[in-house]
Amino acid sequence: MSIQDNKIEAEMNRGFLQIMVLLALETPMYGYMMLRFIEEIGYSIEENTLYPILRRLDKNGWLSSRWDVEHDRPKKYYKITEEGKMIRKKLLSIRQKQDGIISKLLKEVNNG
Amino acid sequence: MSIQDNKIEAEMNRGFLQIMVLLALETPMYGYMMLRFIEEIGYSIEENTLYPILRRLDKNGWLSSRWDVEHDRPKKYYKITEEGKMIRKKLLSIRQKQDGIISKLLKEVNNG
DNA sequence: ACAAATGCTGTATGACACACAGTATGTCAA
DNA sequence: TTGACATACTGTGTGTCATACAGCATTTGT
Repeated sequence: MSIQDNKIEAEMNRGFLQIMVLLALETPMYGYMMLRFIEEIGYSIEENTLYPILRRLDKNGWLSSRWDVEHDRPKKYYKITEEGKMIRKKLLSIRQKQDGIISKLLKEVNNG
Repeated sequence: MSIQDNKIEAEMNRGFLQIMVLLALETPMYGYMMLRFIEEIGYSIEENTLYPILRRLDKNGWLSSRWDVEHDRPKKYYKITEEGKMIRKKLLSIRQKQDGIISKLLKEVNNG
């Protein structure tokens, strides 16, 4: 992957990553677990990228977190909050609206 | 629209706006014309937002531009370049992949 | 015993959406 | 005829977020 590609992907990830995290955390997970989960469902995200998002969404009140210190190494479990669900809904509706615009424009490009 | 909503929309716009502009400029347009065009097809974008995008994509070589000084006030017409079309394709494919992830996760949320 | 995987934290950096300020012409109604 | 509003741009902030980079500690596999 070229540097340019990387930059483009980073830009395209904005907004999307939040939606993905907010959807995934319907089931409680800790960071490292999520990384593997995301790979499983066919996407890919860096440790560098995921941890700051979790912290930020937690700080926003869109996620709640608790430390599990009873098994193994300490793990920080996150799950979506009610506020997070409202935000998720909003984000999804914006995304849907955008998809509508894209398909409208795409039709014109293909028929032009 | 609250300040919070505004911030969220701005974030969701990232990546999307480039796609929209690159699709719209299959037909040459100048900035102000595009603003009205975008409203027509059901989206909304600020002058503040569109002009810098056009400049940036132009600078990247994804758009080409020429001044029309023959009619009325000077207008800067933009259209997509071949490189722009390649980028557009890439952006669309990333977007599509993301949409796939979202619908996969959404299914689990709704069935859970 | 040593590498690799696991599981996190904190701080820096760069790109982009958007804000704000500015410039100038054209149109239309009071 | 003047003043508001639409048209049509430019230039330079600012804040947020994805990602980079550095660090720390435990566990597992060989």
